Amino acid sequence: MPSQAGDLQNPFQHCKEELKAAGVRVTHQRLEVFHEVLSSRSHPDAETVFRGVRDRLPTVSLDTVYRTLWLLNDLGLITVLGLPRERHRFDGNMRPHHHFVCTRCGLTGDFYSEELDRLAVAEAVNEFGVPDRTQVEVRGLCRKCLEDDAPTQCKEGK
Amino acid sequence: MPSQAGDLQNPFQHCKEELKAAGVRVTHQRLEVFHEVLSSRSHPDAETVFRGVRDRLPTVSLDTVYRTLWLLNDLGLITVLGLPRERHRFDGNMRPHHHFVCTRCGLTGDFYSEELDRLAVAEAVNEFGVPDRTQVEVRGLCRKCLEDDAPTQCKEGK
DNA sequence: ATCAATGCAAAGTATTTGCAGCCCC
DNA sequence: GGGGCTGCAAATACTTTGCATTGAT
Repeated sequence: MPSQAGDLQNPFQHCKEELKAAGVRVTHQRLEVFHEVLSSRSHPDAETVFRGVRDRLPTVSLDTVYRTLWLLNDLGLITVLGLPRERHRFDGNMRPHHHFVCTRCGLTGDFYSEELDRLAVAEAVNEFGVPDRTQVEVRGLCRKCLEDDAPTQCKEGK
Repeated sequence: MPSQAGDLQNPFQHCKEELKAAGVRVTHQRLEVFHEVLSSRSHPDAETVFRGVRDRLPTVSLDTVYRTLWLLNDLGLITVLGLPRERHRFDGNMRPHHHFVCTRCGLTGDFYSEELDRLAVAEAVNEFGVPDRTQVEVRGLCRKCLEDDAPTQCKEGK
C-alpha cells in the first residue's frame, strides 16, 4: 500500500502500520484505543482510555478497550505500569533493594546492589516532586518461563 | 544484615515494638499478618498472607488481612509492589524512560536519562532469569501532595 | 465469503465497607 | 470500661467471558 505525502500528518498512520505488521485486523476501535494511549502523557487506566475513545466512537464498549489494551501489550506496542494482570502484592523487605520482575509470570525477586542504591537521580524528576527512594526494576523472563518458552520440541503455539 | 539474633526467641517482638511505636493497638491478627509478610520472601498477595495466618489463627478473616496490610503500608512498615490501590495503567511511551511515582496519589511521570538507560545490572539478577530492560522507579511525593501535606507549617499563606 | 473482532450482558475476581460484638489499653 | 479492632456478610470496583452479530480482508 503506497503511502502518500499527505498521510504523514495522519496520526493514525503509525498505529495502522503497527497493527498490520503485527498481523491483526485494523479496526476503528483498535486505532482509537492505540492512538489514545500513545497521545496520553498520563499513563491512563482502562476507564480513562474508554472515555477518551468514546468521544469519537460513541458505540465502543469498555470490554473492547480492555481487550485491545492487553492485545497491544502482548504485541509489545504499549506497556503496563507495575505488574501486569496481578493483584496487589506486599513487600516486607525494608532493606534497600531492587527487583527482578518476570514479565510473563510475575515472579518478583529481590536483589541487592550498593551501586544501584546510590544512584544519582536525574534532575528531571525535580519537575515532578521530591524523591524519597529509588528502586531499579529489571524486567525480563525468569528461568521457568524461559524453559516453557523454548522447549526442545518445536510445536506450534498451543 | 541487621542482627536479630536476640529477637529469634520471640519473632513477634520486633513487630510488637513497631506497632506500639506507631501508636496503634497490638492485636494477635496484626502481629501474625506483619510477621507473615516479614518472613515471606515471595512478595505475597493478600490471599496468600491470609492462608498463612489462618494456619495459626483459624478465625482470622480476609478483610482484616487487607485492612492490616494497608495499615502497615500506611505506617511505612511494609511496602507494596507497583502502584498502591490502583487499577491497571498503560504506558504508550516506547522510548527508554524511567518513572517518578508519587506514593500518595499515584501520579506517574516519565523522565529520561541516558545514564540510567545504560545501567549495568547487578549480576545477582542472573539468579532469577534473563533481563530484558531496566527501568528506574523513583518514589516520592509529587508537588501537589507536598502542598496538601505540609499546611502545618504555613497554614494560611500558600 | 469468511472468520476475527465487537457489543452486550452477565459472570468472575479482587477489594472495601457497615455494623454488632470483642478485646486491647 | 471505652473506643479501636475484628468477623461476618453484603457491597463495590475492576476485569473477563459467552455468544450472537458485525465488519475487515
